[in-house]
Amino acid sequence: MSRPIALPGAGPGAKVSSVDEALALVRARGGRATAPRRVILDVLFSASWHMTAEEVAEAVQVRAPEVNISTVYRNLEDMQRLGVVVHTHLGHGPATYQLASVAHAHFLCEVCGATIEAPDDVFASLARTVKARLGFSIDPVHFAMLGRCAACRAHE
Amino acid sequence: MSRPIALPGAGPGAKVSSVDEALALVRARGGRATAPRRVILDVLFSASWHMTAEEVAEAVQVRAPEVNISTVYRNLEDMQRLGVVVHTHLGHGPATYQLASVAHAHFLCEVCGATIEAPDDVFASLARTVKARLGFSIDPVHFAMLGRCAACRAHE
DNA sequence: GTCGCTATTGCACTCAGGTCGCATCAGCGC
DNA sequence: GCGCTGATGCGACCTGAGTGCAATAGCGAC
Repeated sequence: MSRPIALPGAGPGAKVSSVDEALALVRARGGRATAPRRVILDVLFSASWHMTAEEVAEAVQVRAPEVNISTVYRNLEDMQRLGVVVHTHLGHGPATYQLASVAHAHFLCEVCGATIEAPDDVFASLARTVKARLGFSIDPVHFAMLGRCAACRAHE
Repeated sequence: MSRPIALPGAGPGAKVSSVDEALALVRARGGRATAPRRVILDVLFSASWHMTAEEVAEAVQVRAPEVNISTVYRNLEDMQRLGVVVHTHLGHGPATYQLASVAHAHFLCEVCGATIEAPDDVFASLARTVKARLGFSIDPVHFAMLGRCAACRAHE
């Protein structure tokens, strides 16, 4: 399952705000500041929207055509262990990646596919209820909540 | 994407409580009551827990070895269109299927993998908030909400 | 500056879950 | 019991993701 771990987990709270900071974190953990890693981080930091691993790979190859997709997958996983990025499942289809520092929950319309970013506080009450009643601490960021958007409900 | 539709959607509310009822619904929609269909429905109705498509196929082949896995997939999809079953994503890994009549939301522990069935009412307040603020109507059944269970939180 | 250890990479391959095309089979309305 | 056509079985295929391994290249030590 897991290859020799070059970059031990940093746990939550290791959020960084620039490529150089992320690279410094990588080196502090015994990793190396390689060209592919820098390009991948560049792409992640300049992304204005969630990208699938494939889209990241595509964007990376525009800047550095020699970087392989498996390198992208491996580094995305490394960056996750470091707490720099998180992946999110927006319904079916491939997972998307975003910087941990801007992570937030999503609502996804099952009809039209529209993605709505959830304000941070809408899950607060659910989180309290669930923790009190089930002892369960929710992480609404990892999987989107599906449903129907206002427009699609109006059509029905 | 879609093959010729033999069984047009029945929409929500077409929940049935027996194999024969489901088969009658199939026939009422112009479908045929075939042997594979009956076996698949049998398995679904006798399942006491969520099953992946592969598990359904396995259970089907115990009873009728000649039924192909792609037939299982196709029928699972048909039954969904009819509103007889729903599929649920419990975190990563394959989707699981359950009867629509017993569908409910889930909390899944990211650490130990424990699945907790959500009482129907815990999402009520979130549903109201989201509908009021975003016009979005949530469907908490389709994707499990991830997080950490009480036991795993205690360990940390 | 350069040496050498070893983390990282590129490549080719594998894997799982799921879908599709098509010839054949078999419900079921007549 | 005929025949139309929906359903099935089979195998190929697809997408997203992960792995094994030899070659490459950071970077700490000297």
